[in-house]
Amino acid sequence: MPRRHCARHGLREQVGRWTEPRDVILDVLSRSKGHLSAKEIYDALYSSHPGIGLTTVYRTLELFRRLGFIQKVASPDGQARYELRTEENKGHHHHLICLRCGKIIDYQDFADEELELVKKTEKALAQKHNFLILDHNIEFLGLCDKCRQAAGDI
Amino acid sequence: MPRRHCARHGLREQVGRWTEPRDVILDVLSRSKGHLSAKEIYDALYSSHPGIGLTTVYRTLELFRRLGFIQKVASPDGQARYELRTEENKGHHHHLICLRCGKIIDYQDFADEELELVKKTEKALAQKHNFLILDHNIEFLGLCDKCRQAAGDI
DNA sequence: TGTATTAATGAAAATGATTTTCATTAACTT
DNA sequence: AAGTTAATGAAAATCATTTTCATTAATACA
Ligand SMILES: [Mn+2]
Ligand SMILES: [Mn+2]
Ligand SMILES: [Zn+2]
Ligand SMILES: [Zn+2]
Repeated sequence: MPRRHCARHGLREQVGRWTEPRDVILDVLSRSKGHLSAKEIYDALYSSHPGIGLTTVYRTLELFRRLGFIQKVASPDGQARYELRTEENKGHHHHLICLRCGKIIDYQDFADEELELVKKTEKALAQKHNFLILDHNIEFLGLCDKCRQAAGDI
Repeated sequence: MPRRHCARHGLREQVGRWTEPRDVILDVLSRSKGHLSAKEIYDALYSSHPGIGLTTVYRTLELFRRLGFIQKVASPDGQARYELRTEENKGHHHHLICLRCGKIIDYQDFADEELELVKKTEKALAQKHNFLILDHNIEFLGLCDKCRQAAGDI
């Protein structure tokens, strides 16, 4: 029914049926700065669409991930987080993750050096271990601005 | 009671009471090539020490981690894996993770380039975001030798 | 514009890793 | 050897995610 995002992303073919939950979930992901958990998306939806179940949020996120539309990020707090793949972050962006509150900050600094090293490493490791490399993660773990203050034991 | 590892690692002070479960769990970690899950450790123990509970395995692993004795690695299969910190792997070693079977392979290639990039990035990001960086992960995801063969859809 | 087909949904139950609770045991102090 | 209390183990609880299954509704097409 709702066509806000359907045409925009030219997904109708790959997606199957374009439903209201799918449209609304995509909308939430579009508006936010990213790194939302399934529960956070569900909560954001709830006031305007109390009918949409958490199960559907999970299923839709998995669908979007399969289509390469969003990226799933493991957070040390135990719940997965999801972010839309946009023009800017599409190529290469990595994460600064707060061990206390789970906040995730994107960064793209040193992308060139990083890419160079990643390519070199991929090539060598793929050969050495006969491993098919599909993706990589680089992340820095620590304490965010806020959490540095609120005392410090992890 | 058992003193196999207690003295060896000079842990008695920091650890509190040195118990048989702690000794045996450390022994399993020492013997293995690393990257064991709590359940795998429990299973390895079971034949010789059926009395040791899975709960104790979890508690002991958390203790060892707090003491910096082992490293905890998140695996995409949903269970955490643990490896002893040894002389070789202590400094810097990263992971090749199979998305299908969860196998984790250590690598240390390009450690110098990596370290250089990591330091540069850490410095810049810590300033830029007022973030206290405590650790980092670099990992390559894909399919291991075995899993490449057993067909290919992820 | 109906109507049929069946993919998508939502509620509830199941799963599976990890954590908590609490009564019992045993490591270490004296 | 005895007392103190940290550590343990079994069972229950938690919590994110997945599965089940009956119902709904998006799309194709008459
Ligand atoms: Mn991101
Ligand atoms: Mn390792
Ligand atoms: Zn934080
Ligand atoms: Zn594999």
